[in-house]
Order: sequence, then structure tokens, then C-alpha cells
Amino acid sequence: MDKTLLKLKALADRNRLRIFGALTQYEELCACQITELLQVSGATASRHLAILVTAGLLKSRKESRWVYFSLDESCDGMDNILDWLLPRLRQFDQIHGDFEVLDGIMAVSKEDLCRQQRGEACCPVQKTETTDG
Amino acid sequence: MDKTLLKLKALADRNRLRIFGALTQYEELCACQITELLQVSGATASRHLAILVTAGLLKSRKESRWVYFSLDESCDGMDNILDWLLPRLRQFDQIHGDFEVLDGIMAVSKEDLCRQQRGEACCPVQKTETTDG
DNA sequence: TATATAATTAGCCAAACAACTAATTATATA
DNA sequence: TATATAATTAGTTGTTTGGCTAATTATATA
Repeated sequence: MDKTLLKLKALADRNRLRIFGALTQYEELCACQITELLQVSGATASRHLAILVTAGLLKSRKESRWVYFSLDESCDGMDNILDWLLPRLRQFDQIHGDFEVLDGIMAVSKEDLCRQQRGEACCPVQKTETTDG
Repeated sequence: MDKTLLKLKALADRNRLRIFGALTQYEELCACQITELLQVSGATASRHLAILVTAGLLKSRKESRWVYFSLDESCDGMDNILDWLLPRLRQFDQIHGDFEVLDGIMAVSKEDLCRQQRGEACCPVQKTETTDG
């Protein structure tokens, strides 16, 4: 039961569900992109990602200094999880917001993204703000 | 997202998963039977059941003093949840243990069960103990 | 080889959660 | 109508969890 419970606990958190949702939209995302999406510290994002990997829901690969995360296709029962989860995720405002934000994040190089996260205010992300305020 | 998250949180607890599992085996169980299965206080069982009902996974009906719980067939996506969960639950020792315990519980009248739970040691449950100790 | 950097781990704190006992509610019956 | 009883709600307590900052690890590069 513990593996099943581990998967359920891993998904039973808003931010981790958002990570999972993001990875149904983009094949692969690196830690700094997830950090940017969730608007939490890198440490927090890293811990959430570790929980999802430990549960067997995500896999990661390291390429030089970057670590990329993706859905673990080999996860036993992943198809059934997606059957249940996908139509639900598509239904929710926050996830749609995430998808839009992600598009913005992907339009920026990881280098600039990380520079930004360090507070070096060079190369600002072009925010798609409405100017009706 | 909150309804989806609510369902995931509801299932992401060992005792609640056991309740859910029990109800895949027995169409309908009353609160005192669940209490007996989990070996927790009636208040604790009641709270777990309330969480599952609130999440839309279980429904309940009251019949005189007894409250009966069952899987909520009308729960949106219940089939998909079961597709994922059933083969996993069947795999685990604790759930199989639960099924055996449940058989014992169902062999006793609810009246006797509750008497027992109140400490009135009349009409003992026939435990299927092996006598090799 | 010293420095910069992406990610993780360690250590801390506040909020959420699961358990308990006691009190309350709703129903049946003497 | 007073009493018993099944279930729930209220209130308390210890544990788990999710967030942070600081320290560490692994990799690239000046």
C-alpha cells in the first residue's frame, strides 16, 4: 500500500499538482523553470520535485548544471492516473494561468531566468500584462 | 482544482484508503463497522468518513440510529479512480488483512459490535485466531 | 585551480492534520 | 417522557508538512 499511498500523497498538494500539470503540457522542464512557475524559493521547488520523483511519478536527468524533469512514462499506472487527472486539470483556472505563465517562461533563456531569480535585474521577462489598470 | 485536490487529499491517508478499499469489497458498511476495522475511536472514524463524503467519494444514508456508507457511484471520475486504485489495493497485505477482518465483523450483529465497543464484554466476536502460539 | 552557478540538503518555524476524550445531537424504546 | 445509544462535533495535543534562509554539492569556466 505504501507505494500507492506515496503517489497519492505526492499528488495531494496544490504546488505539486501544478508541477505535474505543467509537465503534461511541456515534455520537460528544468528546476529553475518550475521555481519560476510556482513563485517559491528554489529550495522549496526542489523539495516538491524530489517528492514527486521519489513517488515514481517524475523522472529527472542531469545535463551539465541543469536538471530536467518529466513525467515518468514507465510509472506503473501512469496512464490511469492521467485518464483521471488530465480532464480535471484542464478544467481549472489556475492551471490555465500556469500554462500561460509557462509560455512566457519558455520564451526566456534559462540563463536569463536564473539571473533574474538571483536578483540581477538584467534581461527582464516580458510580462504579458494587460494595461487596463 | 480544489475539488480534484480535495479528492486526492481525502485518499492520501492510510486509514481513509483502507475505508475506501473496504467499500470496494462490501457494498455498504456502517460507521461502527468502520470503527472496528480501523481500531480507532468512533470520533476518529467519523471524521475520516466525513472527509471522504465531503470529497464526494462516499455517500451516506441514515437508517434509524445507524449510518451506512458506500462508494458514491455518481462521483465524477469514480470509474477512473477505481481503474487505477483497485488493482493496487488488491496487491497489498494490509488490505487483504482488512478483508479478512471485515468478514469477521460482518459475521457479528451491529448491536453486538457496538456493545463490544462500549466495553460491555458480552457476545464476544469469534476471532479466527490460529492456535499455534 | 579559484570562482561562479544550478540544484540539493540542513535546520528552523508556523500551519495543517490525525488522534484522543468529553460534550452534543438524533433516534429508539422502556 | 425519561433513558439508552449511534454518530457527530468541540476542544486538546503531538506529529507531519510546506515554507523560508543558510550551507553544501556538483559542474562549468575564467
